[in-house]
Amino acid sequence: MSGLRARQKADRHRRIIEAAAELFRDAGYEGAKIEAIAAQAEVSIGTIYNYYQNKGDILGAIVSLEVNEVLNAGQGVVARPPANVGDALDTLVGIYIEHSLHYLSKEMWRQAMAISTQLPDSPFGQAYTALDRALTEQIRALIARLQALGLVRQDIDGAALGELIFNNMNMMFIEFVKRDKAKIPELRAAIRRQNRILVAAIGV
Amino acid sequence: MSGLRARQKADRHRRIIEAAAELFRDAGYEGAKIEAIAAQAEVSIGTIYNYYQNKGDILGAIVSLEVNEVLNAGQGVVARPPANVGDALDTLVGIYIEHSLHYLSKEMWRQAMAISTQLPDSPFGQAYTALDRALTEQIRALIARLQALGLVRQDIDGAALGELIFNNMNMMFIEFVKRDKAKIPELRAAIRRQNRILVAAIGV
DNA sequence: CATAAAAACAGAATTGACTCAATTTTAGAA
DNA sequence: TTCTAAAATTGAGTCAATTCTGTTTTTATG
Repeated sequence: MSGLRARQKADRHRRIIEAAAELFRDAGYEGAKIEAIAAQAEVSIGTIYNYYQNKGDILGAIVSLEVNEVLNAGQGVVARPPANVGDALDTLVGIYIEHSLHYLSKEMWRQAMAISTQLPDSPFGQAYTALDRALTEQIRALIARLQALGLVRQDIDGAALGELIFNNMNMMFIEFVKRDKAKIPELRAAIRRQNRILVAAIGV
Repeated sequence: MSGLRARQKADRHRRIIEAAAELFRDAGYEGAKIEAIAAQAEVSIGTIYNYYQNKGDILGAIVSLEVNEVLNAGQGVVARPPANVGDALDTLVGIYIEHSLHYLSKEMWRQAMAISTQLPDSPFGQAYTALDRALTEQIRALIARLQALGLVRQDIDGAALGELIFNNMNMMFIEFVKRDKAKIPELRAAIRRQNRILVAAIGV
């Protein structure tokens, strides 16, 4: 039936997210006051807190949009990986990293990561953990695919390897967003260098 | 000369840290109000902010104490590592992890990690990054030691390997402190399983 | 031993995230 | 259409970190 109430709800959600995204971008996370987001979205402060438990959850909603796009883009690589283990990993990692600053600034990433460790049980904290797991799972899927193609040894512990690759990449990404001067090409090169050790170990 | 001013300063630093450590432990980080820390340390609120830029820096000072102890303990392993690559890594990782909850609760770790990503340029943010680097460096030193002992192949990229091992361990530790139910033995077992892939690749 | 400059202290005032009791709006039954 | 309960909205009020400004203490100097 999609009653009036449901429509208004969706509309307000959208307005809040759009207002927050704009203000986070322009004024930074701390600089974007809830009062300003409320004004921009044309709702009251109380309404924002009716939709989101706290300021972090608003950012969380934006981060989720971004990461889900990345996961989607990654599927293509898993389905048709380059016929070389090193390139396959590099391509997937590349998609994650190149996409990452599309909608989110480094400052927004820093805040998002901080909140997810600070409040792991908040809605966003849990969502963020789930996203990390999904990314790990996708890397694991790529490895399984490469095993099926005969490019990776069968006796490799795919689960542990997927975690290892994701954890390393994620930690490198964290350090990357912590330094405003850090550049994407250097980040990718460093990860490639680290993965080279693994590639040598697991290739057929 | 050690004037009165310098002595008072050191004394106040100590009192603030002791008061904060006690209150963080008993009431948690959020629960420990600056006002209460000030009262307990017998200084005013303004004085606390004269010594530390913000609440996070007070926690930071406590974390630094802990990590420096860990680094010290690790030196012994680097100097005389077990004569087996897997055991050597496991011993060093074990020291880090077993020590970690000595003075700091999981909640305090969560806060510390969050602050270090949120404010990478604050005094604590920079100190935390330096501590991470020191730990990475220590793992790298262990690998160099194992290479010298002929237990690890000479052609291995020790720098990249050290980063890989540290980043993975650190990420696992982050996930560990995010889940109150997570237990140390499971964490160590998971890291051992991940490192097994590397050990197989780098052993002579 | 006075005294002025510098450093440190104190705590009231500010600020901004979040709460909550009162009010308004919507859905749907009569 | 009218009425009522449930759902949603509102914004003034609360709370705690941080800032700010005047005061006090320490040091250096003649």
